[in-house]
Amino acid sequence: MVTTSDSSAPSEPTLTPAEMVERTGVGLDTLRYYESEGLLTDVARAANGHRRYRRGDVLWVEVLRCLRETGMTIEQLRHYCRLGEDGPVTKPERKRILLDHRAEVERQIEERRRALDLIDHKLEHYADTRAIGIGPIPLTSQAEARS
Amino acid sequence: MVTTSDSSAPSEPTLTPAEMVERTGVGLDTLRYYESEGLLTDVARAANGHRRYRRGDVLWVEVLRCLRETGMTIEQLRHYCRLGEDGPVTKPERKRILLDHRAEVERQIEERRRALDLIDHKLEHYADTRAIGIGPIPLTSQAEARS
DNA sequence: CCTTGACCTGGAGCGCGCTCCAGGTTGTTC
DNA sequence: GAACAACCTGGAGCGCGCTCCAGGTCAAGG
Repeated sequence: MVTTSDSSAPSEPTLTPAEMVERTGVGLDTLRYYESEGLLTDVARAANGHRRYRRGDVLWVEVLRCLRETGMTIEQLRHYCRLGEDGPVTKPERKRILLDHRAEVERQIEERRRALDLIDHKLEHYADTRAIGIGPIPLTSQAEARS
Repeated sequence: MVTTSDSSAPSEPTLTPAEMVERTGVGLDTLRYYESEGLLTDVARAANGHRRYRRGDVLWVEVLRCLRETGMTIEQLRHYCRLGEDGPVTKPERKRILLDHRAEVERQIEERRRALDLIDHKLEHYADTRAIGIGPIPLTSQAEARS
């Protein structure tokens, strides 16, 4: 099946569920789950009831994934989406949410930078270790992994 | 209770479970869970069977938290710990694990940098929005949140 | 007509990482 | 000696974010 558009009208080209999965890398079940949770609304339907995803859906799902991967919960995303449906009056709150999450992501970056430092510190302990281990008899055992 | 050391011998000062929780910020149940999963071994005991955490335990738990917060699973941590107990012969593998996780953390940082870009891009859409929303009649609704 | 395949719905199940709970022991305090 | 606090153990429960499944519809192909 290569059908991407449905009606004869020169409307927007759409994607079948399978195509959507391929484009976004997000599983079918997850797409439906997002929709059921109100994170993805107004998905078009073909005459037979099958979903038809529009270009905007693709972009939006990418945003959803991005926010999810940086720790925003389904609950928070739902809240943000609801605000979007309530019109421009909610703009300030939506802006606030984005700013808050932005700060959270920066916190995460900083946390990870510290993790890198810690890992590098531990790696010094293995600095002289070659690809294949040539060592004497096991000694401390406990202190081993802890450096 | 201020008892931190137990025996009269000038051994190492230790922490009670409550003190450990305060020092590390890790909950009591979680500490016991880590121990039960083999992430924290050879925790000392007082005569009455109560745990006594040593200085090394504090440091190690901080390492555990750092690795956990950057996505290393309990399973992977358990594996790493087991290797530590098997002595120096496992050094190369442990080094490999750290290097792999280091790469993973860098990937996460890059992912979050892209998230910042995306958030900033969406924030441009709210650039003119003041603390309290003053907008006209709701329009697009759908396109609202999606920018 | 029958099969196949893509999709539908509603709901159950799952893996992870804790987190909580019941029931018990020990040690201190009044 | 009664009450209380801090801890013990083994095991159950939970919240999240999916992920899977049963049973059904519809359209195209052989």
